[in-house]
Amino acid sequence: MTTTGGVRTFTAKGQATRQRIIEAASRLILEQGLEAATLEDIQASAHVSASQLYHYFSDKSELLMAVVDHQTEAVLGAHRPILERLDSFETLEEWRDMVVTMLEAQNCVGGCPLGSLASGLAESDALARRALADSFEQWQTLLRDGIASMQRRGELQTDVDAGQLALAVLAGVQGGLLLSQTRRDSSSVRIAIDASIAYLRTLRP
Amino acid sequence: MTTTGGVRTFTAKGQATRQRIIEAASRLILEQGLEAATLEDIQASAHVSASQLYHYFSDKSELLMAVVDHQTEAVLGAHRPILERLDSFETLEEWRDMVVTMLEAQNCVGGCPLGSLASGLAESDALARRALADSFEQWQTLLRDGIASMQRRGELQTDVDAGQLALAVLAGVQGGLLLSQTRRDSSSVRIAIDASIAYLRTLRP
DNA sequence: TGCAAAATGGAGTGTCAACTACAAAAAGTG
DNA sequence: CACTTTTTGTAGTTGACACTCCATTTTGCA
Repeated sequence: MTTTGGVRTFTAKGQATRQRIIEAASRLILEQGLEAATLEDIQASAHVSASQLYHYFSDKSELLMAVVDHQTEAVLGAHRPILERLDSFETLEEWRDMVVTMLEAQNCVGGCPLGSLASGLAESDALARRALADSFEQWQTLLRDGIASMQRRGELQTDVDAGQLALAVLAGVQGGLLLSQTRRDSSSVRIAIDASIAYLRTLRP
Repeated sequence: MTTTGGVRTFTAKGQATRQRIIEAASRLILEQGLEAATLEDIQASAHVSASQLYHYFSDKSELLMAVVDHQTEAVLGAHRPILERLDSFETLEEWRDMVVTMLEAQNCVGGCPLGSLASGLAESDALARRALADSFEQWQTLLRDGIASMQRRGELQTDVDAGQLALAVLAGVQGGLLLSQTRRDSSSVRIAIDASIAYLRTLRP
């Protein structure tokens, strides 16, 4: 075993296998919930044996951390392109449509990957909780920067705290996704985001 | 065993024991999460033996349904008194303070009892998911009626759908509680609710 | 007061899921 | 081409946790 800076190195094939495990775990956890997705399920779904799983992850919690990182990148990766160019109400509505469309693509199952992980791990895995707090922080920052752009462009008043607005919008999305997941109906998250947008519209100069 | 309408009857002592089990289960699940709270933990915490637990509940999922019902009553029971007299922004702020105070009382651990249960059970227990959807529905109705009262009193425009406003407020609370739980800091939920209130203020006639 | 039902104690059992041991195959590397 | 490391397969083991059995005590009630 060679190490570089304390981090294990894998061959290209190894990294692919590791990635396959993470993706299978992420999908199963989203679709069935944290407890229902067993390592055996994940092994079967990723087409790997137990020895492979433990070759790439020391234990379940380490795999879970990798899942948290993976889903963080998946979610932020989906939102970043659109939020980075956010500077108008039009783009804000595009973003709302993207959130709704993504949820509908999974039939409202799983809700928000980060929200579900946060809720399921917050009280049992302090490391994961902190990592997810960081994920939400990044998400909020993306929103804040977009809102600040809207302020700079004269679409919004400048005397309101963009960070607080971003937090409120993020909370609305998370709550809306949870309600939509529970009700199996995407209209909750749509209405929640629409309310956030309507609020922002009242803050035009 | 005597039954009344297909429902088991218990003596007063029996009902007390059953209640003790439900309350212990509710507390442990809130504090440690769904998976971490085992039946053994619950037995120890409620000071009952395994035979007692299975005397009152046929299996774990039945206990979980009882927990869902119990937490629904606990949450709605806390919100109902204040939401039933909601007809002004002053009362709305009282309600916000109550939500924040309740979360701080548990040091942000567990977040919203209903939100946590919904997130943890939605993909693994269809019955529980439906029950929780119903709980949210009731909660939303309480908010809607309060908002409608504000409209009738002339505190809010009457051309906005009270039900949609209630849904948006509920989503903000749920998302705010999740963020506060993850960050271990009640400011998220406070800011989220404040944003909802600020939005409603823009809807004054 | 006697008898049936309810409540409880305590000591199990079975299963399943996380995790391990060990060896063989594959693949990089000098 | 040797030979070291990585990757993978197979067949376990272990422990925890949901759930059960049966006896005993307690309680309700006719």
